[in-house]
Amino acid sequence: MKLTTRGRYAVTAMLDLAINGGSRPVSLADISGRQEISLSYLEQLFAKLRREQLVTSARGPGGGYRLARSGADIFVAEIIDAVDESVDVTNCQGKGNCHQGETCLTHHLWEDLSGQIHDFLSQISLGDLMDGRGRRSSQQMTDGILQTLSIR
Amino acid sequence: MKLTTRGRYAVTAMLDLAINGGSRPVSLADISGRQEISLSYLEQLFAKLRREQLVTSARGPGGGYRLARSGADIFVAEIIDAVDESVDVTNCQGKGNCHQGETCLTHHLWEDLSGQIHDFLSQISLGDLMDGRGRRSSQQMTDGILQTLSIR
DNA sequence: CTTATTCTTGACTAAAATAGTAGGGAATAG
DNA sequence: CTATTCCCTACTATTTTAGTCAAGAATAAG
Repeated sequence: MKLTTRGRYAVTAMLDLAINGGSRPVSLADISGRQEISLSYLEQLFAKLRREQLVTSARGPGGGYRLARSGADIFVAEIIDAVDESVDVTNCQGKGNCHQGETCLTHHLWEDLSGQIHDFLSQISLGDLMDGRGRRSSQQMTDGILQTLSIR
Repeated sequence: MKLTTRGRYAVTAMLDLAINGGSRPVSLADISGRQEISLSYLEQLFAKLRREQLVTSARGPGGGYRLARSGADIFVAEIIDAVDESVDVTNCQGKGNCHQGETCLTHHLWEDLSGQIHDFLSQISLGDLMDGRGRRSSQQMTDGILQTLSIR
């Protein structure tokens, strides 16, 4: 998992879609206007989101995008994974330069952290963000993290 | 806090220093050789690490760098903060485009996550990594995260 | 004192990733 | 039909990261 501003754009756009998309689809032009993200850039992002089946599209006038599922069922981690297409090849794995162990030690650190972040973002849905719950649902979050940690 | 490969280089180099630096300083040339990081690049990184007082230096033959404190007392988050000099200005803060609340919602999400990562890395010292404890000290890590979460 | 070693500093270059642009299509509601 | 909107590919600009180069200052050791 890679965490860049592109992922932020995508989550913001999806959240806009979750909020403003009732029965009718939302056009990228609308999202572009509200969120101040370049239209063409949004098009690129949504091409990926559609490929990962997070949104569905409708062409023509009145067309646009809809969430493919309920906002309560779309998680931030999915969105980021969809647009960042991370391969996350660490130096250590590709090359065989772990001869003394040091490189591998840090390698594990990054792997663990990566997992940690992924778990965290896998527990927050668009629905949570809409309710403002993404903010401080301490207990729920904590429980989840506890669980993922303890099964290691 | 920003998390890039530069931070990884820095942590790896510092860990090398922790492992190979006994009584005598370790030269960057040595670290460069062992970890396959460009010498000049290391120089740039260590300039920052020195400014942040994570290492001390000694010039001349037999010179090099030492950890400024015990490895048990230098935490991964400090190292990354030292080299990445993150300002982390989110779009939302600088501009006043949070008019509808959406942007701010995601803004908080990133802030929370950022804090989460920082807390995680603030609990892992070079000493932990040397002992291989960075790997799976589930209980300790969990406790720490629990604590930081519950005081929110 | 001389010399090789090593840090110290600043400016520059190369490569990669990110962000944004342009333009031509295809579907479709009205 | 026609305007709207998605769809797709290729290109460009900007920023960040990684790495290079070169000159200089301190100092341990012979």
